[in-house]
Amino acid sequence: MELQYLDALKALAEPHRLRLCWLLIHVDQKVTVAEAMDVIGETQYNVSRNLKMLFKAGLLDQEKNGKWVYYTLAKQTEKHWLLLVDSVRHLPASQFESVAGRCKLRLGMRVDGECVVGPNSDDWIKLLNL
Amino acid sequence: MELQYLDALKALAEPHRLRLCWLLIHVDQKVTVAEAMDVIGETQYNVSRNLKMLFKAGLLDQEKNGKWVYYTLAKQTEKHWLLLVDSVRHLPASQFESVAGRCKLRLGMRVDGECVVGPNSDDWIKLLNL
DNA sequence: ATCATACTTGCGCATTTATGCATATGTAAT
DNA sequence: ATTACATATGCATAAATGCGCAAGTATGAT
Repeated sequence: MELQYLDALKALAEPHRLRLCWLLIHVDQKVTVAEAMDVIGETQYNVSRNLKMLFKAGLLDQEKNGKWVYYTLAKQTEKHWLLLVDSVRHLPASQFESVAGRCKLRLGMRVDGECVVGPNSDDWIKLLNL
Repeated sequence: MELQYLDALKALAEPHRLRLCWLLIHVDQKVTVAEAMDVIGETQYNVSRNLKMLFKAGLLDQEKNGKWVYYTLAKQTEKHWLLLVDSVRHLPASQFESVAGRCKLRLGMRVDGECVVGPNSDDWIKLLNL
């Protein structure tokens, strides 16, 4: 009975994961665990676990590249999935203001579009405190 | 942080409640606890509790009428809510086939559009076994 | 080979959630 | 008033969930 869809709802029903999914939807780009961690400001294992849950639920795609793991928004084809993702997309951005800004900042640290600096780096902390 | 929306996701993330919500969306009519109970085939207290949760989550409206309590699909105005409800609406009907049929049957027992027979009645059992 | 780094995962604990049972509330009929 | 009936709810229990910690895997650099 639409087990995967139920998993997606369950995954989204948790504030941290909803934030993560919102982020992936709005950034429209691949994002590493380290980057998500810096942007969201949570522990590594939680970000890792939550991203993985969103992936297993069919909301994100996963792509491993060396020691980095990139997550992107999964492309949906079925209507109810598209609508579900759209629903999250249209959440009032006000709730996530800082998230979008911080993400832009963090992605600015990339080189040739790839993530090259790990989580909680000094460079990131400095960038944050400007 | 969008607490109500999170409640809605949580409410929908449970199979019985997802079924109930799907029912209310597709029947496009007010439905009593007794009717929902007969249609879904669960215990009274669970149907009562689950409908109430969907109501508290902002997905359903409640209207008490004598000893009957009617629930209807709540009218949404915000985009992310509309999309969320639409997502449930577009779930493959195949999953819920029997539900729709049974509901039509059960609503056929109404008089002047009002529910007049309680849960698990002999009449309902007979109607089911035709 | 060794080490640092990005990410993952098993375990234990605290909290939440679903469910059955029994009982309570509220309303209508007699 | 008493009874019948539709719905709600407190309580106990079992299962699921979130999270911190510590240890694990895997990859790249030296």
